[in-house]
Amino acid sequence: MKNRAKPTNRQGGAVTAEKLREEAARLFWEKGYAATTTREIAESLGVQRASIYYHIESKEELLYDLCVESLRNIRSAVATAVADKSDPLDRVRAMIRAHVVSMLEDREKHATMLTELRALSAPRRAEIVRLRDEYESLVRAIVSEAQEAGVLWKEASAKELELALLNLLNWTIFWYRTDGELSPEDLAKLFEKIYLGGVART
Amino acid sequence: MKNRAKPTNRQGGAVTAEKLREEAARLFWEKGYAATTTREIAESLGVQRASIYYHIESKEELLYDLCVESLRNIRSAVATAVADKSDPLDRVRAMIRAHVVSMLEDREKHATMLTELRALSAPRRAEIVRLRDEYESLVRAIVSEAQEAGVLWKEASAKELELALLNLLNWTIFWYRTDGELSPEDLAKLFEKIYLGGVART
DNA sequence: GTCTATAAAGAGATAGAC
DNA sequence: GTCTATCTCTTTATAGAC
Repeated sequence: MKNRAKPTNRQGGAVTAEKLREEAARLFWEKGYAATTTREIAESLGVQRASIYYHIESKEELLYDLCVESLRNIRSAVATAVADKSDPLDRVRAMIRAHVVSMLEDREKHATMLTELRALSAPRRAEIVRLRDEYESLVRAIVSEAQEAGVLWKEASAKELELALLNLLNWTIFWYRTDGELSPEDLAKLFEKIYLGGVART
Repeated sequence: MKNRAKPTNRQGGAVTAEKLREEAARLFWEKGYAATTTREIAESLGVQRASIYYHIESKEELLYDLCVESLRNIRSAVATAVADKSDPLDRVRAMIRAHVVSMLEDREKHATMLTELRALSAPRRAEIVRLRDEYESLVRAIVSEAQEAGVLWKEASAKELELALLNLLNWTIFWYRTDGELSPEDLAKLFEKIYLGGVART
């Protein structure tokens, strides 16, 4: 118990802010932000507790940075995916696919961003909410254009259709497994079909 | 700071295990399980910290009990709602409505159960997972019957349709507000329409 | 059934050596 | 850039009085 080898050996090169965010995201998603200790993060990276404070100011900053990163990534993925499409329905489909694939390929970060918002202090939380609202506006605009083009329902508002779409897509983070039967692309196709056409047989 | 009045006055009668679960659910959902202290729970109820240990064994037991309660409630709500329906599509609709209404009317408990599973110790977590799987089996059976009756798609498995349905319904806990524009019934109708018919205009 | 007081452990973060 | 050592605060839970 006492003569355990010192874990001074880092697992693959020097610690960087990027590696810290990756590892923190993994642990925050596994155990929750509040239940994850800075001790565990340091241990996972093979360094002493004090060492991580050379790279970051606080545990909360780590959470904040990782939320910013995830929102930038998904926004950029969706914006790029719809950029070269002009058909309104194609744009909706491209958005669904990009959202699902981006969310699941960087799962820990996105999941942490989506579920640990309340752990941030008010100013930082406000900034993440602002970025999230910006992203939701993009989604809503794509939905709204499709409504205006006459290819989506107008019985429900763009906001309602947007919220329902994000419902359908986002909850996937709670059960998706990389070793499961369905790939992110498979799931995107399934959700696209259900969202646009419904599951009832006509 | 020192001569603050003692909060010995309870807010409406004696503390009970039921009141403890209610208040704990509210705080766990607001701040997360790990970030909520037993001090805060006691303070919210107007009693001293030590007093709550007369009613419960530990903070974790509180979380466990509240998860059990929420799963029993939603299961019972759905089972009752479909009991008097025989048409397969009516049963799917009744399930959607009961799930949404039950989830949103007892929002803190259901939300906590859905998101704080990982905070439980292994044996207790296993028991909640068992109860949750049982409930999901009920949902899947209703979906599967509708597929067999030829009123729902068979291109996707019952499991896939069930997961997509719970996606669409469950994420609502993250944005639903009691003072919002849509009532639980409104939302149930919206989700029913989207799930069965899709949002594309045909 | 609730109180006061406190034990015992664990947390985030910093100082200063190397 | 990472280390050892430690400060200071907060936490869950218990003991024993009333």
